[in-house]
Amino acid sequence: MGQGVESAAHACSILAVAPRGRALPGARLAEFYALPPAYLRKHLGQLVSAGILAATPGPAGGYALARPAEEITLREIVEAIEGRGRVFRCTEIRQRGPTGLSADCYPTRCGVARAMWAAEEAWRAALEETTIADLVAIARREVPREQQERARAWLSESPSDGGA
Amino acid sequence: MGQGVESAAHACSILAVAPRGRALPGARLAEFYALPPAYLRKHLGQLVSAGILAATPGPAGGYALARPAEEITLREIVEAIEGRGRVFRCTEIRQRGPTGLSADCYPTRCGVARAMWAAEEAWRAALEETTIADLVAIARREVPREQQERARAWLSESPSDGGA
DNA sequence: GGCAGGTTACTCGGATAGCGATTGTCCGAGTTGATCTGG
DNA sequence: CCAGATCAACTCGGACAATCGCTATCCGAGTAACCTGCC
Repeated sequence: MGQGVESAAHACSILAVAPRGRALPGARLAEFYALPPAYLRKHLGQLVSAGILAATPGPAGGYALARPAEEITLREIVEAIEGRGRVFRCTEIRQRGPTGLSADCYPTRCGVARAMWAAEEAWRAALEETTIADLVAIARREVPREQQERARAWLSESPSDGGA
Repeated sequence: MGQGVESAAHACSILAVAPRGRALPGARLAEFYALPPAYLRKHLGQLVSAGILAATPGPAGGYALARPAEEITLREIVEAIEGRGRVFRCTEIRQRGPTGLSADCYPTRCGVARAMWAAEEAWRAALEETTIADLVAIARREVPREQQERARAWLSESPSDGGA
């Protein structure tokens, strides 16, 4: 699995606690996590296409949550980044080889594929149980107070005050 | 996910229904599915390393199940091919950036990682519910009788009788 | 003081290279079965 | 006819290239704020 999921999940968490009404530029978000700015923005763009984030161009623009944090699940984020397609790809190898028949002869899907896809669905169902709001709540409980205050201050200060 | 899992699962299924006591060479198994022989053998070797298959060299050698089909789960096969490591890799990006603290300040694991890993565990648990015996039972029920008979005949005939 | 227009700077989105992992291939080491010879 | 040694062929395992997707980057199109000048 690509690391884009991790970046996207953390970015959504930060946007959930960022001051409401003010968009956060991708470059600033990347600075917060010390990530490659252009690459993070690629993933943020995927989240926008999925309807999870809203992007506003121009000065004072940036990214913001398109919906309440309670309604955004990890499943949506993963599917926005990794794609909605199945992870296991069935190539119907049972139809190949000297004993294989034509595709019409197989009314049901391959048992291997069904089992793999059922497991994937269990995975997606588990991901659906966690929302961005849950992640924020966990962070509020477990992240050291010092970082929480530093993050709050950093999010409030203007974009160019950080240096020295 | 790589296609090796699909090949490995189907190969195990065939070995489960193959005549007991006779090993099946990798090249012949590849012929059955019209797969690249050398590449399939690479995956079969991983299954051997995992203790799922037993390989015997020399004439009349080949691969065979190392344990009863009821005791081999899809989880074992997937982990043998794709590795036992976590699919989601947490890089602790919360520790990075201007607000990050030293690693000692974080007693618990990142919430994102915990949620992702919990979902993975649900996935693995679902995979563990399906055994090779289950896959064989499904195939016996759903695969066309014609192919089942052809496959049985093909498995019984000697390695060089197939051509013309 | 209020407003319109132009300028400017900032934002995002898509097209463009680099690298690692999966895919695919090959050859050598080892082992077993068959064969041939001698008794 | 039987035992033993030799031979040969078949097997697997690991080392070696090619291709695809993730990683990382840059530049252009578009937009909203800002500043200036005028009424």
